[in-house]
Amino acid sequence: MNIKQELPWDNPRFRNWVAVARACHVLERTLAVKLAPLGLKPAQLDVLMNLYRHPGMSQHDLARRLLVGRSNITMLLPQLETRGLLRREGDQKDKRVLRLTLTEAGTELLMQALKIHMALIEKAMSQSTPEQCDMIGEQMRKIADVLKEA
Amino acid sequence: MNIKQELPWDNPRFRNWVAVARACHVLERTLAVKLAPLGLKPAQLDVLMNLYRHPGMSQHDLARRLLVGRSNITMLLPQLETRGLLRREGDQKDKRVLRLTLTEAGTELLMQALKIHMALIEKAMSQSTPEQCDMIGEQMRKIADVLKEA
DNA sequence: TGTTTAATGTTCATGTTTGAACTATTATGT
DNA sequence: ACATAATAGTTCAAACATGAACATTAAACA
Repeated sequence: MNIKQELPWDNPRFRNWVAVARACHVLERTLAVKLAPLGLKPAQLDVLMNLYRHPGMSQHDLARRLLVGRSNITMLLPQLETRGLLRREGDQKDKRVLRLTLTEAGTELLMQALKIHMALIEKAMSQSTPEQCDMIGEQMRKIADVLKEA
Repeated sequence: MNIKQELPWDNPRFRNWVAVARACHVLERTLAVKLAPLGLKPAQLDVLMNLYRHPGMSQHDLARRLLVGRSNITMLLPQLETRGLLRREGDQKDKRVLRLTLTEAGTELLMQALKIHMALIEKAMSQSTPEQCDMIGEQMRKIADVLKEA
């Protein structure tokens, strides 16, 4: 089968992507730890961030943005709603959809969480020059695009 | 509180890191789908890959490499051992540790999985020039290093 | 209109991940 | 040697994610 010849670890693309995945993983874990004092998990922060930027989103839209199943959202939201961080209100025109918006408290907590998140990312990305940083972002957006069609 | 002034989304580092996280997430999900026919999940592939490169690893070492708890490994391995993909053998000198090695079947399956994984990564990273690709890998390794000390 | 198809959100069963307690073994320090 | 610490792996319960089946509502179209 001549396995050795094509070992992925000899391939720069492979090795470099492994590094990307690793960095993501480490940052995610670190974020989880730093966010714990706020009683927030990374997944919940993602929800708050998306609602802040797109108020009135439906649960379905949110699920698609988070690359996650709809049922996941259903299970995730009650915790946040009970804590008074967001509101779910039925759409007038389409009685199937629930529109999501942050409350004052939700926005407030988000801002605290963002400080933490931002500090972490600063620490991580300050390793790169602004040009490198932009290039990385650009390539990554291309990757996400190209894979979504796969 | 003057929130608007420092919104993270205006910060290139933030936006670019979000793109990194997104690309990782998309690739991981895609990999899970493409790996399904082999009856493998990404986490299991990670195990096989690490055992291939570091035969005789202990479970603890494996856990640290995968950035995961030890109990996770304990739960993960029996599935793979039962399928005959790896062996767990007690260390002679230290009776606490179990040494892990791939079987023939495990190596065989790994090679099939790697073809799939490799193809995906090729597709993703072929968006970048070799120089860009290497630069990305280099920055990401720096990030992982800097965060592990945090 | 009435029927069929699609979309939204929920439920539920299943599988995964996690961290804290636990056992067994080895290292350290007196 | 003995007591104490630390380490490797396991167990278990709780948290979490997932996808299929379902109910309700809307859209397509005959």
